Amino acid sequence: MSKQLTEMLKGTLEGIVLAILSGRPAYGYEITAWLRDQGFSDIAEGTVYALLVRIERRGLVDVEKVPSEKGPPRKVYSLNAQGREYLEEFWRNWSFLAERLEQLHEGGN
Amino acid sequence: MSKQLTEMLKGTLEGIVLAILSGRPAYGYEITAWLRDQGFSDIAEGTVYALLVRIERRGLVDVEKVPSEKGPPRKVYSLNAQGREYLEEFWRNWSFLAERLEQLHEGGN
DNA sequence: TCAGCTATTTAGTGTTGCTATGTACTAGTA
DNA sequence: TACTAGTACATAGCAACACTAAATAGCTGA
Repeated sequence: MSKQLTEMLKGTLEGIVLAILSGRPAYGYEITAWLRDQGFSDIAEGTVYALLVRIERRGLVDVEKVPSEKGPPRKVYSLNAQGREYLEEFWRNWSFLAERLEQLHEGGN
Repeated sequence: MSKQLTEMLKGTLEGIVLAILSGRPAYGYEITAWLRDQGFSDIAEGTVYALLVRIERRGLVDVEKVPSEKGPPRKVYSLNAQGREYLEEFWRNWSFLAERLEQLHEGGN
């Protein structure tokens, strides 16, 4: 992962994961695979798990342990009411930032 | 500043400042004032100065000391060739990230 | 038995923006 | 003179975050 993108991910990766969970419950390994699929090619396994622990500790998600046929049990996360609220705030902040940057990008050429 | 936005600024603030400098040379106090004007209301004075020191150390900008009529001399920064290259890379990374997030935002409703 | 995939955890590191404070120069004013 | 306020920059210490690296654990097929 380029260093720039790594720094940009701070704060936004959390929003990305919450947005994924707003669509459907998911577990860490699955989320990591999906992110890699989407072009976040070198996303670190540990990064996602640490993030999941954080948002759980903050009460943004509910967790359920579900047995897997292919390995150790999965920890399936789903967004709860508080998480949904937090996600909305994230979108507001993101939109604000994206607008400012778009202006700069257009003006810059 | 909301905690979310603070985290999002990590990595992007650098791009924002470089983008400003790509338009015209500027000094720290001026940049801070402009940011506040643009809605980054609580941006910390020290944050911008530290950032400027960093991008100078990395050779992305040239610096010139210019006397001010109203206070101590200004350090005027201007983007150099290396900085322009770095800024282009920033825009590529930003576009990548923004696209992914836009998809998530649309799909999420 | 052992390699390989699935699945999670965690200690340690570097980078970043923020807090808080200090310094320095000028002009206005009481 | 002494003070206040605006302009302008610098920096030590902190918290949060993504990454590195390595470990653990369950299952399957050769």
